[in-house]
Amino acid sequence: MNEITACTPSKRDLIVEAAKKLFLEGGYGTTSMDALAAEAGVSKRTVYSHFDNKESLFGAVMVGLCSETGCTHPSILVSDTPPEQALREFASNMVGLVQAPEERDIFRVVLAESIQFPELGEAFWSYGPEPAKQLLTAYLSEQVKRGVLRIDDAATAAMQFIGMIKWPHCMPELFGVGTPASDEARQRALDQAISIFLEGTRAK
Amino acid sequence: MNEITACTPSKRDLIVEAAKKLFLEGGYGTTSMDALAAEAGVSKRTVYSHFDNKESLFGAVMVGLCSETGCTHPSILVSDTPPEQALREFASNMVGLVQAPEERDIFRVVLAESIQFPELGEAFWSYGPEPAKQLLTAYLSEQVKRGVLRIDDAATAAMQFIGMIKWPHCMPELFGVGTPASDEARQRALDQAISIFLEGTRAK
DNA sequence: GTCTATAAATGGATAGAC
DNA sequence: GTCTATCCATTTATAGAC
Repeated sequence: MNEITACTPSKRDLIVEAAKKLFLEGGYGTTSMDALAAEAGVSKRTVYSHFDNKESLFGAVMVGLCSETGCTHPSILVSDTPPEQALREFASNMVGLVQAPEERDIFRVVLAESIQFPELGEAFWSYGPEPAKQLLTAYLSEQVKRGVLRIDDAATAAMQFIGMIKWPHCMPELFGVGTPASDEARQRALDQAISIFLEGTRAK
Repeated sequence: MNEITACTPSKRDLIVEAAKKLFLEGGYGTTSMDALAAEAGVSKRTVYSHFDNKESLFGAVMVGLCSETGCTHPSILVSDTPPEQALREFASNMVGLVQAPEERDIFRVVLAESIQFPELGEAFWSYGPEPAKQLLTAYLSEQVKRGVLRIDDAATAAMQFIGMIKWPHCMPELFGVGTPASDEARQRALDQAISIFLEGTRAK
């Protein structure tokens, strides 16, 4: 009940923090409850007094992570914002996945375990990609209605734009190939994506 | 040495087939050598007579899968092909990931284990995405040189186009959300992606 | 609630016979 | 090469004292 948990973290918080760290590093299978208790600095019995079993602990922690690090787009995509600026602001919030190692790990672990934990995939999607898609879709639809853009399927176009800005750097990083791109390179790629998408959808 | 293995599969083939199935279903951690031997119909000792340990078996099988199901683009992107046709043919070969369940599983498992098995991520990338990217990059560069397209960074543009055609259907399927899109929906999305990309890169 | 100690089961890997 | 049987470490989960 006490919201100030940073000073005197409860055992439960210690467990959750340790679970976050280890599950994100090693996934579900390779993370043992022994290691988890040791990392948290508590006994295993204490872990089991707070969580029924390994599955429920994993589910709770990962769903929590999804909701914490999910889409945090403010209402930046007001309809009056010109498309180039709107897309740039949207994309700037989107590239987070690549830069923050934690988000990359969440992506990887959720994807890996979404077969055995279907609720994980759904939680991740509903907190992250889905609201972002909805936001951009609404903005694009409005611009189409206003005659600024010309798009057949705004929802698909939103996903296509997101794919443009995510794929080039996100995928290599996830697979651990190549060297991370510089900030300037990312910026140039983003500029090009916005340029292509805008030129390709601008009403004649 | 006998290439006709379908009639009388060797024990080794049985092991490899079982490993493919179980590793793709459950990943590395949750797949036990007991279950694998049972699935193959051989004893565990036979498994260990063909492969040193679980790691080497996993690596061998997964790298083999990557090379088998990797990019199979023929040399369709000859420079004289008009862009719309070239992109359509390229994209048609690309969407395989979404449709074939096995490729989706490979993607998922490789991504999940690429931390503990770095060579996996590299193998997957070098057999699949990299050659596809190279092929499209070369084609785009040639069209830029010919004055047909106008693109600053052809390599990044290639990845951006791939992102456009992959992301909208690939990601939801990987996370197990929503219902698989119909063939018509995929076709419409592909048409829209090609249209946006071409309009956005066509030389004035 | 928390700890130490342990139960019960399963994991990877091996021994020795054939 | 192949099998049955087994070793040993580790894992999840629990018992009982404090």
